[in-house]
Amino acid sequence: MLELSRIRTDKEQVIAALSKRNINAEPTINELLSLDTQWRGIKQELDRTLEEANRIAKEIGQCYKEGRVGEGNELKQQTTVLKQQESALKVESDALETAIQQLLYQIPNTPFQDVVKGKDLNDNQVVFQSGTVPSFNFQAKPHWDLCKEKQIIDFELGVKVTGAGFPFYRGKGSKLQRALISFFLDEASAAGYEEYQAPLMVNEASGIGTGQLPDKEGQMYHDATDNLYLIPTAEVPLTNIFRDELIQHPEFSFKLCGYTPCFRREAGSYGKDVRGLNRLHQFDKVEIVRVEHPDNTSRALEEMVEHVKGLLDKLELPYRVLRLCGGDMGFASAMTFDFEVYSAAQEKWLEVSSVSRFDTFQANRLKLRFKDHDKKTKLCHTLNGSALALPRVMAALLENHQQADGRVAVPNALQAYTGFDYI
RNA sequence: GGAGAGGUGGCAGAGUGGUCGAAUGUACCUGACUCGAAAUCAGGCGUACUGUCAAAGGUACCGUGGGUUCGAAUCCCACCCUCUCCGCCA
Repeated sequence: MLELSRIRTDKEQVIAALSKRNINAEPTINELLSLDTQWRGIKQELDRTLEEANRIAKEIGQCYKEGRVGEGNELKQQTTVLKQQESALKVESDALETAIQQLLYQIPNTPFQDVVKGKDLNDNQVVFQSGTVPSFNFQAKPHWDLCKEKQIIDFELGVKVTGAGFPFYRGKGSKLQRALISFFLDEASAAGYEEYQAPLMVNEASGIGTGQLPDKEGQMYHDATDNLYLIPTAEVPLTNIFRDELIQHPEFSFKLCGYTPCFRREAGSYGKDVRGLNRLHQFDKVEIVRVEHPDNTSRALEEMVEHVKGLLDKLELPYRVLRLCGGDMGFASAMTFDFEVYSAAQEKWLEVSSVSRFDTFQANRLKLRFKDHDKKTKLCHTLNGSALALPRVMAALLENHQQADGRVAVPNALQAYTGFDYI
């Protein structure tokens, strides 16, 4: 959520920044500011009425205390009118506040200065590319065939027991999953991220804090009995650790990581790119989360990008890094780098990580603030990234490291974790 | 699931209808003392909104939402959450 005060003071700058997302925010902003002006008028009137009522109430108390009962009763008469005014103004004020809030929820984050204007994924810029795309002198198999052949992931069994998008991992497939999780966590720890095991269900307040609610309600699995939500990413519990926090000093830097399964209903995304591991309702991911002083955000983002690069290098996968254009960025993001791994058999790029800075957008909703050097209370900056999401990494490993003899080679960095060299 | 206790400022913890945005302690900031530190002493110190060039000032906030009252942290109702004990159970 953008700060209203900023929209008020930097209206043109906000509109210009939002235009990079290929949207024209001007009508919404104008409506917002008009409502805001109305609200402030009402608020002042309401405050004056309340002040008057408070003053009289005190006087009445004083009268009774000093035995001037008649005077007190007289004053009581006056409050009747004030109370009517007060409740009328309150209704008006509440309605305006709600309307303002709803408009604010609709406005996405303003892109950071480095972000280029663009419409969709075709306008994303490749800022880095690494590794070589393997060329096979045999017919490369897609991962769903390899999985079936080697009996390492069973999609049909998942359908039987739960439903589509909930596969079973078996044998070496299961061990490879475990290896990847440990590898990612160890790498994150080595980079200074503290490891957390987070709850897999969160309450409503947390859903609102990180922006899943109310906007994307239908994307989360919801337990109505206890009103809890299955997390779509570890970002939700990890970031909500900081909800309603006021950090007392300007020197802070929080780096956390966590492995969790992620649950996504993926409502409305049927039919496209859902084959095999490409899109699941339950998948595993190691997430890195940072909370930073605004001065450190750019450096932190750079570090996170380098961290993810290191992971893909060690997994010996060909990948590229995209800086997303305004139109392709997520709602809350100020700048996003996507990591895509080339899938040799599917002959396409698969997104395996997304690293973003949110600046104050999330912190505003979370009420996550700190005391700066100038003693003023300011909003923190938040960042997060996947490091990494497992299924597509798994798919890419299988497809890119398959050999003519039918075996799949396990990258060196993983062998200590898996205990085997080939699948 | 049953019974009980409780939710107040960064933390701890008083406060049962007006003088309470709230004692006290602690933490923190400033100053004095000191070569310096500790200790001590004096002063300051919640959050949000509004207001303003900046202020002053004003309003709201004592788990949440209602209610009673001229006036609510305090009384009433509903809900949420936490803790303890019992039961069940990994």
